[in-house]
Amino acid sequence: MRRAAKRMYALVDCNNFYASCERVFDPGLEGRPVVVLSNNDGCVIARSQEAKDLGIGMGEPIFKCRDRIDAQGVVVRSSNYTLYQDLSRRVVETIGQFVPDIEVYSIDEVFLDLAPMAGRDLDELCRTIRGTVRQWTGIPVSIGVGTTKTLAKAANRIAKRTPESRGVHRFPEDEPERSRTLESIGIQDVWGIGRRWSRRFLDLGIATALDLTRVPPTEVRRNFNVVAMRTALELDGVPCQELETVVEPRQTLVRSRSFGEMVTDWTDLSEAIATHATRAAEKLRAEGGRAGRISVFLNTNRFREDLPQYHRSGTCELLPHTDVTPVILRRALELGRGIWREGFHYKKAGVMLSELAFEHPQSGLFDDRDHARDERLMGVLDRINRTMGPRTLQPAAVGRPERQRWQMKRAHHSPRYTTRWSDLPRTR
DNA sequence: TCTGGGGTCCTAGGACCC
DNA sequence: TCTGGGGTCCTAGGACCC
Repeated sequence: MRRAAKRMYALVDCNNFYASCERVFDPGLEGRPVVVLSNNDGCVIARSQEAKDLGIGMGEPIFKCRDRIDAQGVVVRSSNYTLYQDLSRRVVETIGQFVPDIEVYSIDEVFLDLAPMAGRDLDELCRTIRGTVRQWTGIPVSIGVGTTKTLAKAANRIAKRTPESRGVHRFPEDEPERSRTLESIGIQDVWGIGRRWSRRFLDLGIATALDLTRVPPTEVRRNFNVVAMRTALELDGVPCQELETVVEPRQTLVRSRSFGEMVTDWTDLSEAIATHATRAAEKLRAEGGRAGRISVFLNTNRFREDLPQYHRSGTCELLPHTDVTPVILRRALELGRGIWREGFHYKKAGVMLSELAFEHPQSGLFDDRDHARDERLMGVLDRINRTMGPRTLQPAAVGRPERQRWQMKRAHHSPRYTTRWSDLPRTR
């Protein structure tokens, strides 16, 4: 009998990624508390270690920590996704120099398959990767190693929290260290167990990762679902998740935003829906896809319990699949008009394209559109917006920018030095 | 006053069919 | 009064992730 090759995974996770990115190009931020904000100046979505130490929470609304931010001289930055995406790509390329089989899990996380490196000193390999990424990109990373992805994730968390590990930690496989480590992990800190489930687990008396490994898997499945069961098995060292090295084509594409101020008129709402539909279609074409279904959704402000609540979506098929802005736009507005109701204060609207296809389009048997003409038209539209700046040409339905009262608030937005004439830096 | 955006997967339940 | 059962497909909603 041949024993299955032993698996070994690593998770490379960038420390405080967005905040670290801001520091790469502004070293004066080193040692200072830095936070990066979400859209609409809403929430804190990244914090440097110094900001975490001040007790500023992840996802905390800015208005709740405004006092601490002002008092402690915290540097506040808006998200610069173009920059983060570019640095992310460089981090991935650097890691790829050392390990061939990698899965880009998110903008700041990469799983590695270390099984082929079995003969090597894994600790040394990880320290080399960590040092090189820091040197080549300026981004600090932590690395966790384990026999399953879930254990690698847990080891990563330990690497980040224990200074002695100096950024690299391997999940122990031998007793009693293994059990002791599992016991030190609260159920709420297990990857794949969120707020709702951890509350339910705690009610059942399951408080740590070790407790979870001691529940029969079928029991976990019965009380939760197969995802939770896999998590429990992975904590116990049974791999249930492979490394996904091939990037699967996306299934959905969403464009949505909260409004700067609440909206009641159909006119304002229709401009927002038209804007999202236009952006979604642009993105779809940029990726070479076509959509077979479109949905539009509207929400009131869920935090305003004093106001009547309303959230609804409408959906319809796109036959044949399409990437043509006018087609998508018309459908989006029809759907939006169908679900809009007078008398509500709307806070958010969005457009979702789904049933996406990325292969060659099927010939439409039952439609009479001139597809060659559509394609030329969209080609010209995209080219103009690419060369002359985003939104140079837009459908009239998006409305006039100066009248878009629903637009995001962006009081903290830094100047768009490179994309807006009026924001060009000047010298005197 | 002020609370992000974009994804995936799973399951329950209804519609429909034979 | 008694009121099938099983399969498939679809969708909405709920959970999770970063």
